[in-house]
Order: sequence, then C-alpha cells, then structure tokens
Amino acid sequence: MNLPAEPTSAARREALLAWYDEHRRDLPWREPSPDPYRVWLSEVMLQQTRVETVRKRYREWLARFPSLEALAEADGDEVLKAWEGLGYYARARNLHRAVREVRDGYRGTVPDDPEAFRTLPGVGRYTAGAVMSIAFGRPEPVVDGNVRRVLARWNDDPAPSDRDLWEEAGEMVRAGGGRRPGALNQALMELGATVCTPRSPSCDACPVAATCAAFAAGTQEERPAKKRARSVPHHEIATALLLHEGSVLLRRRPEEGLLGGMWELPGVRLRESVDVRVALARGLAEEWGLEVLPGDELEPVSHAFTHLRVTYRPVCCGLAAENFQGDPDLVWCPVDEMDRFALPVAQRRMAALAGWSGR
DNA sequence: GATACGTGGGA
DNA sequence: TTCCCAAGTAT
Repeated sequence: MNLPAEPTSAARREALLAWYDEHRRDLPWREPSPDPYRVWLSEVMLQQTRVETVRKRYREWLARFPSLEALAEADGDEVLKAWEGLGYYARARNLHRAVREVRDGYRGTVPDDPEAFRTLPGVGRYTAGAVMSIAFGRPEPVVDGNVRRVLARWNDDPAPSDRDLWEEAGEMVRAGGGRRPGALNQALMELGATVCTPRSPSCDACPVAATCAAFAAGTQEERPAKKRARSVPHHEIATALLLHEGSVLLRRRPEEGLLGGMWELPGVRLRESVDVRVALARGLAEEWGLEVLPGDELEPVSHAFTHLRVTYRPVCCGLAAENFQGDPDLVWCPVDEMDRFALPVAQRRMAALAGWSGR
C-alpha cells in the first residue's frame, strides 16, 4: 500500500528538524544533556505561561532550589513564596508533592517510564510526553496549544479532536525510527510559538508551508476555530487592612480552589448594596470572631482572574477584640515583614496602597 | 467534554 | 479599555 500521507509526513519531519536546528531560541532549559528535574521544572512553569516570564523565574528558582532534593526538603510555604506572581498556584503545590514522591518512592531519581511519571501530581499527558522525550530521549508525543494549532492548519481542520491530535503527533515522533524525539517535539512547539502564531502567522518563513492545507486554502488565520468567550462574573470584596500594634492581620486561604494556600488580607464578599464597612465588620465577626472598627476606605483595586473579575475595596480597620487563638491560618504580620508571605498580586497592590512593603 | 484555575503583555 | 492569549491539569 502506497499511502500519499507517508512521504508528506516524512518530508515534514525532516524539514521541521532542519528548521529547528537553525532557528531554535536559546532558552536556559535547553541544555546539551538536560537534567530531568530542570526539564520537568521548565515544563511546569511553561504551562499557560509566557516564555519570557519563565526565563527569569526559572533561573531564580534554580538558584533557590538547585536540585530535586533541595526542593523536596523545602517547606511548603517557602515553595509557594517562590512561585508568587506566576499564577496557577496548584502547579507549585503539585510539583512539591511530586518531587517528594520521587525522593521517597524512586530514590530521588525521576522515573523514565511514561506511565510511572504520569501518576505524579501535576503531571498530565503533555508534561509526561515532554519530559520523557526531552530528558530521556523516549519517542513520546506532546500536544500543547502550539501543536494543536500547527496540526489544525496542516489539515485545515477547524476543530481537531484530542484523539486525532495525539495520534498524529505520535506518528510523527515515532517516524524515522523515533530519532531525536525531544527535538522533534520542541520543533513542533517552536514553530507554533514563533512562525505559526495565532495571529498573523509568518507563512513565508515556514519550512512546511508547501504541505499546509490551510495555507493553500488561505484559511490559516481561522484555524483552529475560536470558541466564543463567555461573560465573566464580577465580585466585590470588602477587605480589612487591620492594623494592630504595628502588625497586620493575614489569613491563609484554603488549600483547594482559587489562590489555594496563598495568604491574603481578610475580606468578605459584598452582596447587594450593603455598606462596605458594615458588611466588613459583620463578616469578620461571623467568620473569625473578630471585632473591628472600620475607618477610612482606600482606592478600590480591580483584578481580572481567568474566569472572574474582582474589585477589592480596602478599608483601614482598628481592632476592638479578637478571639481566634490557635487558628494557624490567621497571623499577625509586622508590616515590614509582608515580603515573607506568599501573596497574590492584588493583595500586594492593596498592601502598597496602605504604604506597607508591597511591590 | 466542560469548567476552574493567575498573571502580564500586546493589539 | 477590553479582549485575547501563553509549552495544561484536575475534576
């Protein structure tokens, strides 16, 4: 059987590798013989995060946690603090748990078996494929947003299924005897990131434009098709800047959910048109047994999360009475020591408004 | 399969 | 200003 797809596939593979060898960006995690921990770290940091952001944070992270052992030994709060500002904080919590599993269950050696590695927290199909191929030279495919876009355009398919994408990526990485799987996978992603971009792709610089169905049809900008955005809800949160004897009250958020495990100024969701101070005093009493004296309001801080828009309304407060002894999730923090805590961006902004050591 | 989950940069 | 988006994972 002489399938016409075969020569095209082989030609694409070779063109892609040649292009990658010449045009690949010089990124700190691209080392001649990569340390699995470093590859893993870079892949987790890169999840939904721009390369330029990761460049800087990757270096800083390795200065603080140079090895898997160093990270495994670190305290959870320290790890979350190191991740501050990167977002999707479950990544940090999962990575920390995962390296401890590697330390305890694999004698500190990252498993080179895809099934075993895939069971670790925070390791999905993409990350498993990336680490296996890049760090261990195993012919495992990756499908990320770049690969999805590149394949959708090659096939001029507006909505390729996950099953088809993984199948096609798998065939490509296993072709040619499965040689250079890490380079092939990165070539596919690099092409999507630098040439086959979401908007205004540089088809004239593309090594595989000749076999691209979307380019032939002129539909590259419309592949893959965009989903229509849904409206995001808006919350208002009355927030207490509760100062007492030179310290501010901080609370740790629950481990699960939005900003899990991060610290913040205590606050309550504002419903309907209740007065901010009244609602805050009432809420803090109900939730934490805190009796506060609300004072001046500061300028509101608006923040856009992925699926939620929040307007924080900070209120300077004094303390009348407290009754939360023994609650480890509430702490008095000296105002000049707020840098020691892992705070989300909007919380830092409110701290800065109050003249504390925010950034 | 759909939804929750952060942040900052660019158009 | 507003919207889109960036090397995904867990549920």
